[in-house]
Amino acid sequence: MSDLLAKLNTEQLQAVTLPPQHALILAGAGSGKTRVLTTRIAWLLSTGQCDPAAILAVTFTNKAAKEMHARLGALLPINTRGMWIGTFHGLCNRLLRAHHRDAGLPQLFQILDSADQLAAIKRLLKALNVDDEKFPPRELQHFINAQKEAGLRPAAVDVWDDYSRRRVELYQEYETQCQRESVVDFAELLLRTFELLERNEPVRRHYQRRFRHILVDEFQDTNRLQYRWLKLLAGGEPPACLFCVGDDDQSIYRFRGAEVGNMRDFEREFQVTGVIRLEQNYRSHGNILDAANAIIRNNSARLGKNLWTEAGAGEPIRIFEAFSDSDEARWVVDEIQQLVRDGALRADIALLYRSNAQSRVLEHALFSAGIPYRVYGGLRFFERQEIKHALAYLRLIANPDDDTAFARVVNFPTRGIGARSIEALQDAARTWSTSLYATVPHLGGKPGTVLAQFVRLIEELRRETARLPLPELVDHVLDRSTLRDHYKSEKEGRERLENLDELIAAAANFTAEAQAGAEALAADHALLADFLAHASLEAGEHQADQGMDAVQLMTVHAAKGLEFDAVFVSGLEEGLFPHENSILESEGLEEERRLMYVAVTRARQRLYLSFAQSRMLHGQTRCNLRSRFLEEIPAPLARWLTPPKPRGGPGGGYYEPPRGAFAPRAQPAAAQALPGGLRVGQLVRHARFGTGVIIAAEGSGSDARVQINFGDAGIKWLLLGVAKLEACA
DNA sequence: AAGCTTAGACTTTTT
DNA sequence: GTCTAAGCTT
Repeated sequence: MSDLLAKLNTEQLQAVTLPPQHALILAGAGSGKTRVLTTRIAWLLSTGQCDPAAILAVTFTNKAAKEMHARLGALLPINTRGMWIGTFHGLCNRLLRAHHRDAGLPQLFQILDSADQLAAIKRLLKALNVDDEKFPPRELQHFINAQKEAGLRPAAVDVWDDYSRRRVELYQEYETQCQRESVVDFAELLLRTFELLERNEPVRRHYQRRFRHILVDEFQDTNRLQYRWLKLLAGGEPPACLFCVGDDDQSIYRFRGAEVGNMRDFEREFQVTGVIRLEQNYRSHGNILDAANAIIRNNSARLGKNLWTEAGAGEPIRIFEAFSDSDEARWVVDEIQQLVRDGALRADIALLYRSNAQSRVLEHALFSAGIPYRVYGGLRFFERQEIKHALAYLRLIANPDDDTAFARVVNFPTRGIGARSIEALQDAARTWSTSLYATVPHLGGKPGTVLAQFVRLIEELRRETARLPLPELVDHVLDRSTLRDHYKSEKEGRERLENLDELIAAAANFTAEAQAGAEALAADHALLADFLAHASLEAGEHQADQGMDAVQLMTVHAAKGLEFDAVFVSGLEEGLFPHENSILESEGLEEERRLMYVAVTRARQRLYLSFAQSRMLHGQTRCNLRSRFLEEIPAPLARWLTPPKPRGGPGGGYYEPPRGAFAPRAQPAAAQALPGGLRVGQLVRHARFGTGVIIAAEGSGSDARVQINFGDAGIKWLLLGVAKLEACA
């Protein structure tokens, strides 16, 4: 136990051992946020304050959820499997599967990812003969998702003219289509679960009673619906403790609905009195932090925070002005070569940029210089065309009413079903109000038609695979659908074939994990449905080969949560960073500044900032002013390297021994007994300080002392013989 | 029905 | 400059 808490600083310790109450932890960049979150859970469990089943931990990405699982597993000798740790969407999926009847869904409902949703909307517009110039599918998608995130069903959306009325009608039509096809999009997962909990009292009560501690990671990224979802779950009698960790200065996802205001609202609505600030940074040198602090100070509406470090000031920040984008890229390459000569690992160097389009010039320069590099972003495993096609066949087996899947593969590989026949089928489906699949027999064609043959293929597949283990099922489908043959005969099909094999491997992997979880599977293809949900919810890795020591290229967004010894931020120009689309509104500009703050705080030891006088953008040469963010960095922190740049590196003093601030591993001890029947983790009452939790004990007899975290009143050492402590139940 | 050509767009992105 | 999508040709 004491091991668990030993390496925490005062604020971290305070946060970890907070008595049961709502809490807001403002965790600055590099301040040990994940550590606090996982140690908090470990503390609650190891002191016996609650049961693993009473914990609900919510993250945004699958990666973060996995990491939390792994860290907890290392901290505690319990199996974390039964615990509810996951993403908002993953947890909603779990709830909806468990209560599908109450939620008005079939057990094997499918999940649409964004691309599927867009395809579904396009199909809908076509079927309804809607002019997609007037209602661009992308805009409609955005509109629908925004309504759902606001918690609004079509009937509740305000309309004021023909256009807005028609848009809401289309929203309604989309809903009807999804329900008919038994598919659920990402926003629907959340809204459906929210409505289920709100309307179904027994279900709500059950989960409210069960989850005593709800912990939220990256709270600044929650949207309105997610916040209401949390409020609902925590709002039982007695209420659960909401422990929210976040950093308003790192909120960079406003464009997809994140609502920083949730932090303020949470503080107010839950009467969170003692906001805990984690401001000590264990990552960067002083100059880097000072620059970050100076930049972010220009934002209004902050909750307020100032990072500091015990590490020295370190190197000055290097700023370079280039003639052109290619000149900038050459300079970056030169500096990287210098760093590598000085012994840096390429994998510890990151090249960050505001938008993906900027990577090309950098890649070109790196390639010419023969420096290995890795670009993050782009297509992920489950988003690849061949994988999507294979999944569509699998989806039709699990749920033949999935028209998106049907439309995707009805003529792929081509089997002579053209646009005409599909259109006719769609019209018929509309009149009969049935799915495309179910409409085929109604067409009245002879059973020998290609469409009927396709339906028969799916039916046979369903029968043939009912008893097959998942990997064999996938393998069989790849053969019978002729997908494999199709890519075999395609010139560039080699990689696609490898990916299809990889899909079988993924299925095998998934099966193994599901069996370890020992969940009883009721229906045929239930495991298949789980696998398909997994594929939609977790799109997989961007790229596989991690072995090579390569320079890391990514957008600033993608870099959030990562850290590197040396960081280059290129393209610091007005219009690019801050981006021109965000410059007009102050809200947008402040988000750009937070983005800059995130970029700067990725660096451990060295930070390089650069901009170019002219740059090719969209096929045109543009001349931009240098970014205002550069002006916001105090002069003493930076060293300008004006061209012609000085040759020869700074040399020496760069690689310092690593600070061992975060040596992991702490063995939890059993809650030890203290005199008077008290023990660590116990809730006690003190006449003056109120209620608190015992977090440590030492001495014996008349010297016996205990350390207590009284929350807002702070952490105190009290003599057991003197202080009148009353144990709370 | 399938392949080829040309016109348009084009922050950021996870679930 | 490069990718996608729609339109046109065969």
